[in-house]
Amino acid sequence: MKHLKITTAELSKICGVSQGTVDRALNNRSDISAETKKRIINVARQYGYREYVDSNSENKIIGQVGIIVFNLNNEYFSKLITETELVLHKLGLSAVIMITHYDKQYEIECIRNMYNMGVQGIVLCSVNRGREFDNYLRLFDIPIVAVGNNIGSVPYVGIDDFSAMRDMTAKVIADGYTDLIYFSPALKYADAYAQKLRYSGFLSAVPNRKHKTVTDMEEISESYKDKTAIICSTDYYAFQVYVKARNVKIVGFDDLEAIEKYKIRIDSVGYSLPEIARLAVDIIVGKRDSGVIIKHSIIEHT
Amino acid sequence: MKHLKITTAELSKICGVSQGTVDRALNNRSDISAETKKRIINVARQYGYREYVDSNSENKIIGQVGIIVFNLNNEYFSKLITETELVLHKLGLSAVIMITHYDKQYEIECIRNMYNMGVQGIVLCSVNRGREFDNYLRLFDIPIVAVGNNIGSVPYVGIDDFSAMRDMTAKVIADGYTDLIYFSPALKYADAYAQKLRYSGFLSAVPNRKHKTVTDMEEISESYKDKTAIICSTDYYAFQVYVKARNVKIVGFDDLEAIEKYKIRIDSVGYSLPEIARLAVDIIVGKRDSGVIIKHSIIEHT
DNA sequence: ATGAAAGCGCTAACAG
DNA sequence: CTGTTAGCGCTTTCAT
Repeated sequence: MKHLKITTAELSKICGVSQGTVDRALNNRSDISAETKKRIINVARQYGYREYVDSNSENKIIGQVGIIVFNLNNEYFSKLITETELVLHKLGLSAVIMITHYDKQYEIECIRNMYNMGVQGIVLCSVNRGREFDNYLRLFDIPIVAVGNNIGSVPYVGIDDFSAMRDMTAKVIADGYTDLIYFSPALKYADAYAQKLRYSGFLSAVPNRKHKTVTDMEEISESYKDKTAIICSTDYYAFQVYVKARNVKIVGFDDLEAIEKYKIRIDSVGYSLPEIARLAVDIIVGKRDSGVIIKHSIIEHT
Repeated sequence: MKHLKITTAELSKICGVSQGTVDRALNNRSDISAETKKRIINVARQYGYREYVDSNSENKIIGQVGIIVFNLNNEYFSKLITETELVLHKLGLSAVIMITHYDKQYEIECIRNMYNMGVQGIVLCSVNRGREFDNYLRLFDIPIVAVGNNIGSVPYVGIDDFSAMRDMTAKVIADGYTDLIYFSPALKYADAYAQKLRYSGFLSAVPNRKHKTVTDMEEISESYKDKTAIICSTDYYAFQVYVKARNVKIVGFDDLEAIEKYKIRIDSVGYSLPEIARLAVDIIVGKRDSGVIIKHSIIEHT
């Protein structure tokens, strides 16, 4: 009925039946002949009416959870989406995805749009942040969980990016590498909060050491001397560096499958995306064992 | 209001005001004091009231188009989604995406789900096919466009996979390669229709030539003799072959960005994903210049 | 199975 | 500003 651009009263006149009969036809009620129902529905269709399509499947989808991410060209997101879907599936829910392409205003529209489509909760990888955005999120009385970027005002599920990069950097230093290059094109973007945290973690591990920060692939050479390590803020970058500079220690972040698949020699900070997916859905469907409201769920990194 | 579990009449009694005043408070109408409004909203919240979230954005989203794909780990899909979104955006529409993970039954549920969420059309990359599926699709009185796999019963937008692979293979032969290996793990899957078409195209170009068909990466060697070409049914596979076997002619399909980005020496069948996206949206929003209903739009390949 | 009519809930109009 | 009243659209009930 939300698509019907005509009243049931008008429809009843057009069809030459009573308003009650129109109601019976359009709302799957009893006490109506198949013939009359068909006739009314056919007229109603011309005015935007849509029959509700029901399912007789055992695995009927009974509700949606939204996933809003700023990017799709990244295994982090495709895996996150896949894993989240697996968890939702068992609960009879489905995932609907929207991509914001780093557009803050569009992200705001997406959230509103998702909400008005009736999703039961939103997994949000946001480029927005701050007081005003917090107030905006408060308009929505459905659970919203942040992943990827911790925006503060809603529960965050993920690793501690700062510690993870600090630990990884410390390990590289312990392994004897003395020339450290930090490679992170994402640092150029103002809204890459997690990226900034990783960089802070790196810096905290190299207070008295020689190091260089690089944000552009052009600055990456094709060869380096023996004790050089290039620490990349994501495996996505590590992979690109690997293609260009073969004989250098490369360190990544996110533990992409491609790294293992292509047998590439890149050490990487790892964490469990299935666990992030599970925790995010847990928060949204409110199925946590304890009744306690979890504000943040920081998971382990390796 | 759809979340209000109490009537405005009851609310008016609780708050000691008239029904009209409750209506003014809950629906952002004028002629009400901020104080009274606040008091009523506070009470209403306890009964499930949600403030209506509207947008004052210039780029307000006014409707959705669904995109259903079976996979996300592929540049074809991430680009298709991106490009489709760009086109929709200009029309004030947004894309909502669902991933089926090659699950036929779930795909059927996704279509139903999308429809019931109110999308204005669906771009469908399907694993289903056949008479029964055709009948199912007929239940939905919104435009559905097939991409990736031509399922026959709805308009298809894309290249002619058969001719594209036949042409590419002919070119490889003309270039003097004599040992041809066709690599396509996807052939193992029953529902990869486009993949089967590409394979048929290959076979049609090598009727009297020595060739070998490989469906498993394990069978790919690390080196080949001079006149060998490995023809891969997608760049996704070509890329994997490239990592394993360096000194061999490799041919791909889809023209992924990564090929160029990483300066990899792979020839590839190319086509315009933006054009596919544009044509698909054209069909859905019915904005074609001619009033003719386009059944299929086969675009050029290079 | 259908129509007529009553009922309910939300919104709009009008009066002070 | 607020209450009162009227109206509209959808649903339910009752009678045939």
